[in-house]
Amino acid sequence: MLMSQPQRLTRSFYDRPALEVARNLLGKRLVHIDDGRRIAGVIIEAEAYGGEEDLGCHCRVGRTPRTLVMYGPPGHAYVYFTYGMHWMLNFVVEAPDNPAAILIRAVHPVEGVDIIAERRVSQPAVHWTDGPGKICQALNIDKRYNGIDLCDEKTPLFVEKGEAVPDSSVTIGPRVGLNTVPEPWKSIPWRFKVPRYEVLHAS
DNA sequence: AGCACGATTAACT
DNA sequence: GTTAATCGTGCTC
Repeated sequence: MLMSQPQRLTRSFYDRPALEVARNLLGKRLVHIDDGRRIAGVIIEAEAYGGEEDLGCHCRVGRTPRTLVMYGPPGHAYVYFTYGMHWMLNFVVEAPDNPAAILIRAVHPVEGVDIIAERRVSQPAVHWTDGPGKICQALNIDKRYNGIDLCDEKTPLFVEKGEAVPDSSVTIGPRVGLNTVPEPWKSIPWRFKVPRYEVLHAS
């Protein structure tokens, strides 16, 4: 019997320019082994942040306790808290001392859907994981995972290989929510999205 | 110690 | 379209 190939993405995937990683995360599978249960979704929206010159990035203030993980090696999680109630999941990319990260903004649920439904009760299925805070609620991701290594086979949070998404299915535009950020950072097209993924993949 | 604000969400009118 | 919820972070005093 053939051994199954490892599916977890390795460090070299994250050790590339932020825009390249953000684009190539589309179609990959975000997985959380949550209390032994696989909760997973296909990544369908991601945004790149990086460089102290990027005034939309938290690292614009330099090294602080919060931003330090972005100055570390690629392939680690950067999880932060905002608006007093929401967790945001990012992946650190590029070389150490070159602060950059990818915000995961939306996924399409594929595993543990019953558990996702419980955690997103009172919301319709189309809104279960269509925002960065919603993903962390649905997949039960919080500060426990800030700084963890996504490439270590022992960690319960990681990204797996998936089906490639063609350029014809991808839209590129400005990042969301940077209302008070000056130009050009407010409008720079560092957001990558697969519109209508669930329609394209309807069975 | 106090302050203003935020890579959002859900529930409003 | 508007707005409340709610608190960690980084800055000023």
